[in-house]
Amino acid sequence: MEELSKRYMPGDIEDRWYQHWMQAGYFHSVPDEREPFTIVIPPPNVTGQLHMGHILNNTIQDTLIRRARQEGKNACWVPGMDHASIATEAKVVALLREQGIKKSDLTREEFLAHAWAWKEKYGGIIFNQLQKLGASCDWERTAFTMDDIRSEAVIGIFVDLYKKGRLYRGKRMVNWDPAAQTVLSNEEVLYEEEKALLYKVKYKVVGTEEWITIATTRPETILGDTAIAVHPDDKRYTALQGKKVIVPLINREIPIIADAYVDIEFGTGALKVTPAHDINDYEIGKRHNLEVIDVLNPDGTMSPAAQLYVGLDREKARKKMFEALEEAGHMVGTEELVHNVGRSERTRVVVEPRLSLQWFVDTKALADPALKAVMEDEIAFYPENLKNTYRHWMANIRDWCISRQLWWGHQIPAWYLNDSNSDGLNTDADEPVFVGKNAEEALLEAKRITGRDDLTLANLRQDEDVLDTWFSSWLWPISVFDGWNDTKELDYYYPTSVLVTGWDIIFLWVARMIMAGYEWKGEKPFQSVYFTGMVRDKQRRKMSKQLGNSPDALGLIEQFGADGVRYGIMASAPAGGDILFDEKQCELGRNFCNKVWNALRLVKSWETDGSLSQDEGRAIAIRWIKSRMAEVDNELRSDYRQFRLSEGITTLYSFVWNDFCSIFLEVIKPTFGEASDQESYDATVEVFEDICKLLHPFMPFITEEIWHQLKERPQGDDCMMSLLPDVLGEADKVVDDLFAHVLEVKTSVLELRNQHQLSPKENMDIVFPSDASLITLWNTPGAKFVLKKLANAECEVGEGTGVSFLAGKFQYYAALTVTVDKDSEIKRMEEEIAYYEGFLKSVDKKLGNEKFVANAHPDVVEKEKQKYADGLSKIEQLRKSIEQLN
RNA sequence: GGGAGUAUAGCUCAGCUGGUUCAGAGCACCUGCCUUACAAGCAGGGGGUCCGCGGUUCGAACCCGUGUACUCCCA
Repeated sequence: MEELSKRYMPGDIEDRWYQHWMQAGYFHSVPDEREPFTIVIPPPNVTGQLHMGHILNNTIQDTLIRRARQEGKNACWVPGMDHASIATEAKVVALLREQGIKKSDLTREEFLAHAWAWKEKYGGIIFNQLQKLGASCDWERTAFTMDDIRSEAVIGIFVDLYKKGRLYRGKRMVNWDPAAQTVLSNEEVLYEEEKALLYKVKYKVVGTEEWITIATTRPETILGDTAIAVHPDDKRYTALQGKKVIVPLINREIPIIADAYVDIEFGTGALKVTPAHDINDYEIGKRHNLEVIDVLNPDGTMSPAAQLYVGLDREKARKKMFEALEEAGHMVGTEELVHNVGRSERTRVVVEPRLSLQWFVDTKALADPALKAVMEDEIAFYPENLKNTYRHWMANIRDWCISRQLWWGHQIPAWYLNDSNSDGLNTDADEPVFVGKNAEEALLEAKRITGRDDLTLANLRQDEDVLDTWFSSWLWPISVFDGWNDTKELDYYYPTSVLVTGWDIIFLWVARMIMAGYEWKGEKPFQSVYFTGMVRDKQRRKMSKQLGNSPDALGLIEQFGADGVRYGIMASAPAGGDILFDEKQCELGRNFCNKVWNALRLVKSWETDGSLSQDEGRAIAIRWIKSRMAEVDNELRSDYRQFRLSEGITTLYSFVWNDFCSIFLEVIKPTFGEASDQESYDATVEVFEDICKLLHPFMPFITEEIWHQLKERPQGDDCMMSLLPDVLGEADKVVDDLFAHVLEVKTSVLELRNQHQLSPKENMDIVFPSDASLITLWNTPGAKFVLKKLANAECEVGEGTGVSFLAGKFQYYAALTVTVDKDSEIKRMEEEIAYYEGFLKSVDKKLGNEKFVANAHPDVVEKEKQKYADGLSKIEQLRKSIEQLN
């Protein structure tokens, strides 16, 4: 037999078993007659590197998938990644810049060639990292949002939606990222409080000597002002309504209008209105028919329409404006202000509200079935309270802007006539559009719509923009099974079983997948959604690259082993709740692995002797551990049903460490120098195997290793593929109670030893009172043996002499040759008596209350009576002990 | 402005249907141990106004109201 190291060394073991599982093809799923259990991975970003969020998320998925496999289901976990338009394009642009290449010098085709090269080189690193974690994905099914199948699906549904009239192109106020020069979704804008200056600027009222003062944080947009608004009820300005003012520096005349949107309390109560650069101003502008003057270029510099500072960046223009206004005598003053500023999630620059022509999905019709599905629990959310958030968003759903001014992604399959002579952004919303899966289809459309048979491909120009990445991701549960081409797989795997993802993308992704599911498949995409919390550091800060508070995930795996890290993240991760990650947790996981490892070493060190027969102590210990195992199994099943995985792993941890190692193995292990009887040995191995099975989904590597260390196994007999029976034994109340009491006595004995500094090597003789139930208990074959093994104590029924202690409701005596401090003993016991008397009083009050006896469950009443009797007996015994001491 | 959540030991949290001696676990801390699987270990111990107030109930950490504090989402 090979020597096992004193400590568990995960490194080689993990790689070896992962290879073994892969080679055996265990991860691969093909439809068969078994019940499917399907998970589609939330596709990590193609630029992604493994971080704590992935570890959390994928550990959960792997645990669920492995468990399902052991339950005999056909488990299929589909991996993949998305192309992440903005993030990837930004990375590629930066890389090219380092090489001295400007994106603007490249054609679209040239740029895409660079991007694909980048993707081939760096994309998908995360898959290898997931393998380190133990993820049992079906790698043969790896999908990418920009591969042929997925691309075809995206283009196809764009056309489909267009034909159904659910897509439109329009000029709307959008979030504009001036650095990336693309529109952003609401979800990609992060708002944070920032300090700013509030500038107070006065405008001259035309034809009077009066001035009106406004407050703004953005004086450069004064150049785009087309009105001043005041609240209709604001008495200060009633007289000025309808008059005109002159925009400083450029001398444009604009009206003073009344609009209830204005906050009387804020600033001066007078609001400058710049419809091109603020969503609220835009709305006011629409109501009052105001001119829209766009003073910014797409890159955030001042446009010709601003008249001043043309070409200067908005931040610089702000300073210039301030100086100029001050010089011209328009500055009334400034004050500091803390307000919400929206920044681009990707580029961190301040997002600009901007009016531009974009493609939108009319989501109203899609939302209905999706809302209903969740509200009526057709799809179950864990935790449930996210239903509220979901309902609110769905009920107030806004149209979805899906075009992005980027090259990396799916180019929008819409074509325009070349001679409409326009250039993307500034095109007219009314220009004719021809939508088709490809240019040829679009040409047919163009001919049909325009009636011009002479049109050729040369007359058409495809939309320059690409689609929002989420426009691919929302099809994921269908597209990974190539659901638009062939429904064979889809019919089997869809709807998927559970989606595991963070609640932060409930709108971006989850809600939209549900909409897509009903729209194209007529059915929900998944049965349940398990929302994980966000991983934060000990100080509750979100983990981010900027803060540098995110631990190196692969480094953690190296340090603590994959199983240790999996334990660390799982043990602290209840569904939905944010988790405060601390490396310490992984250390506990590693220690746990070590504990289990050493249990293996112990068991493997035993010789067996076939001629020995099993003694009663070991027999009862086996009965007990099997009973406990049945209870744990039962609890675990319920934990899985409710996705209470952190409770599940905690239950197993405590069972393995306390029950199995500290108690069971201690009882069962052969006396030093002796061999084990075969029956006990086999039972131990069997229990250990069951532990491996239950623990496997959480800690796959070490359990597989132990599984094989426990005994020689034929090819294919692997822990990963071991099946769980429907029930793992039955709880045995009698033996449970017996052990509970024996363990109590054991603790008291050890405590006494500790207190009196006695050697554990010396046997302690104790006596228990002559109570029928106690006599039965201690006469149960094996009971005394267990006590002897665990506490090195022997007990007999008898009269009390020596030092007393309580075990349950019974007063035991230990024959100790120690001098006891009589007074303090008596004092201690009197305190106990006082406590129990108080307790009795409260129980008595309860039992004396007619309403209690009448209303409470009979067994509750019965328990109270029992408590009363026990309390009485304790007091009685304590009194007896005091008497004896005296 | 609208909404959601949280508050239990020094820390992180559990406590599931209101009913065991219910006030728990892990970590941290203290004490004693290198006891022949494990010091990444073993044994034992101290530590609490269950956020405040009020209510419902025979009975409240748990249900209701209210106040406070913190977190988050949406606008």
